[in-house]
Amino acid sequence: MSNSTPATIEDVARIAEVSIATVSRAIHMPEKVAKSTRLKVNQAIAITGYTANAMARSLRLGRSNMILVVAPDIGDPNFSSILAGLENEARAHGYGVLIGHTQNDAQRGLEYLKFFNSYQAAGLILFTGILPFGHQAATDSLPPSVGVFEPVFNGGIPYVGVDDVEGARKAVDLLISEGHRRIAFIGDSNTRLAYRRRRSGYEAGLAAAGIPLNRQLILDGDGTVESGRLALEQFFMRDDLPTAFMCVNDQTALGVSIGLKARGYDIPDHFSVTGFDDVPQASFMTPSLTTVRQPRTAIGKHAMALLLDMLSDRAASETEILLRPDLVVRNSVGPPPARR
Amino acid sequence: MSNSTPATIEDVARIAEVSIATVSRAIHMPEKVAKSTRLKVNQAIAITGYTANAMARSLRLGRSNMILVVAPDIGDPNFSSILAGLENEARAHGYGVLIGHTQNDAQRGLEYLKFFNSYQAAGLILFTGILPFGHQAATDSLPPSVGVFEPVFNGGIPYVGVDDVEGARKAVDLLISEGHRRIAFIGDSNTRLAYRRRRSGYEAGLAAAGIPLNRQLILDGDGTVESGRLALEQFFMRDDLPTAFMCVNDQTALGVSIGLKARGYDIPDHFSVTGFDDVPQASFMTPSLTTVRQPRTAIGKHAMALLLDMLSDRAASETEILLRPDLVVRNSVGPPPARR
DNA sequence: GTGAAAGCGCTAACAC
DNA sequence: GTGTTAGCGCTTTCAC
Repeated sequence: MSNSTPATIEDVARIAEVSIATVSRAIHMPEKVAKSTRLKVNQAIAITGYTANAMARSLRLGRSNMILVVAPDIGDPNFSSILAGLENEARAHGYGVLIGHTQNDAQRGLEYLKFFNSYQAAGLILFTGILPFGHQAATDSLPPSVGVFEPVFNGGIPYVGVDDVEGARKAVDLLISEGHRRIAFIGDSNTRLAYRRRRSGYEAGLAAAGIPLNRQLILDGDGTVESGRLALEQFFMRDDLPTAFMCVNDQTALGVSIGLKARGYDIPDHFSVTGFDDVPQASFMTPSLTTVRQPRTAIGKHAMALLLDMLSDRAASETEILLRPDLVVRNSVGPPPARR
Repeated sequence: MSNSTPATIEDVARIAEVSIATVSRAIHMPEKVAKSTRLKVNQAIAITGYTANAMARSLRLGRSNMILVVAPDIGDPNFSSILAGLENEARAHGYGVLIGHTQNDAQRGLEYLKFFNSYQAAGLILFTGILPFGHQAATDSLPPSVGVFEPVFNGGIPYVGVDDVEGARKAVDLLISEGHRRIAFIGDSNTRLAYRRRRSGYEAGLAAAGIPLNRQLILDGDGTVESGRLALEQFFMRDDLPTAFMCVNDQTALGVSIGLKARGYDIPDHFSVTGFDDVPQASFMTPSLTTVRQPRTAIGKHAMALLLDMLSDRAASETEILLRPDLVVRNSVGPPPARR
């Protein structure tokens, strides 16, 4: 069965007593082959355990069945589930998933382009807000690509992710409904589209409730735990506190929570905190974090499906697929303290 | 530069005014090519932006430069850093990393063998305690493979991981030095080699301190948060409590901590808890978890290096590389309460 | 409905 | 030191 060298199409042809062309046809265009022949071929395939050599096939076809997934940070808590979604969908269609890990190093961009070329990957999944290849690539013709999780900043690349605006909106709305009016937004950013959208949701919620926007309450952040902690410190230095911290993501919320606890405050008695993403760890924080869930596996699945669609150019499809975010209400939000 | 179709070796040859054989040689055995020729070739490569077509190369060579990483669960908090280590090392040697995700589904085993065959992957990294392929594969000849993170149960496959025995030993020793004598071990398992080893370390530590082994204190578990919670419940039902819970991994420790907190106990005032792995979340738990650190990136790096060594059969190398575990002392361990 | 044969891009004999 | 050529396994005309 599984000998030293895998069976080739010739082995199959010999056993089935047909030509290799017929074997190929029996596999890829069964309707063009006589039923009896097809049977013989299938038997021979079963006997030999034949699997087409993907290299030879790709070489001949001029395109491979591998998708390159480029991510700046494999360790991102959001990455793995999305990858799982991508991988499953790809596999189901006979594609393999190759991992490219840029480590947030712009330098490695070109290297990746080469890598991509050498493998003739059929397409690209970009798990990153910006194109990982040098500037020239932006204008240049890019292979079929789809962004996931975060819209791609510098290019008209189709994108699959959660509806950030709506998600953020749900979070502020909850806070407002609990009675908060001084709600901080932590994690503003000029370069990260997803964060900008979340801020839009925040502002929309405020506006809808007739709460005037207070710029003092909006602080920058890059989505790290540290950035949350830092932002919190700024508030305390200013001595101008909100009653709730709406954070751009769970990591930031974690940083804020840690800082708050370190100063002896209780969540949600003294301050309310919300996150975004619902990373696995959110439910285990103390208190467990109220946040917005990203349908990660679904995002991966849809993104890969979209890419695969593009490859078989069944129409260019949508340019942006926004999945519905769900608010996950846990224990980090409560009414504001009556008076401080 | 980057046209619609990538440059081939022929394009380079034409521009350099040499034959394609010379181009190939200039790339792979530069010393066999005249200096002046080499120069011309390199220039032509630069001009065309040529990158060898990996498919064609692999097809010709009969082996690919892709490594298949098989993992039961991409979401394992240990997975991403190990993957990063694997990926970097592979990339550095011109190999790509392909992800295979079994979802803990034994059924998918065969499917993976096929996948593997079709890609003619050069080797396998197994992030799983058991061979993912059907039983027959065990006896059958397997491609060059290396296990990471957890020794492979049913096959003499080289393994790179942390020294579980020593790691566990460090954890018990700490507990003992704090004065604990009734130390539970949570997460025993017959099928998971890593867990068995950790238990050995636990027993060795007890023995060294002259503490008799109490079987009642050893509970099974599969390393999930739930298993930790469950084990804890058993103790409370029996009303036969230890003063410290040494958990087989951080997830289990998390389950135990949650259970303890839910019952109103304080860690480490009432009970001490230790984990194993030092997953990212361990430092953010309340209290932060004392645990044993896995050098994950290093494990990935070494495993890939070992596999690559095997591929270029520079000797079969060691059969097991055990990295040194470090004890990370945080806040979940203290002396046992004087009397309960 | 089936077979013969060309050729995808590359490497490695083998000539010279 | 360099060129010619066979052939890796496959798909796809083009004949029949």
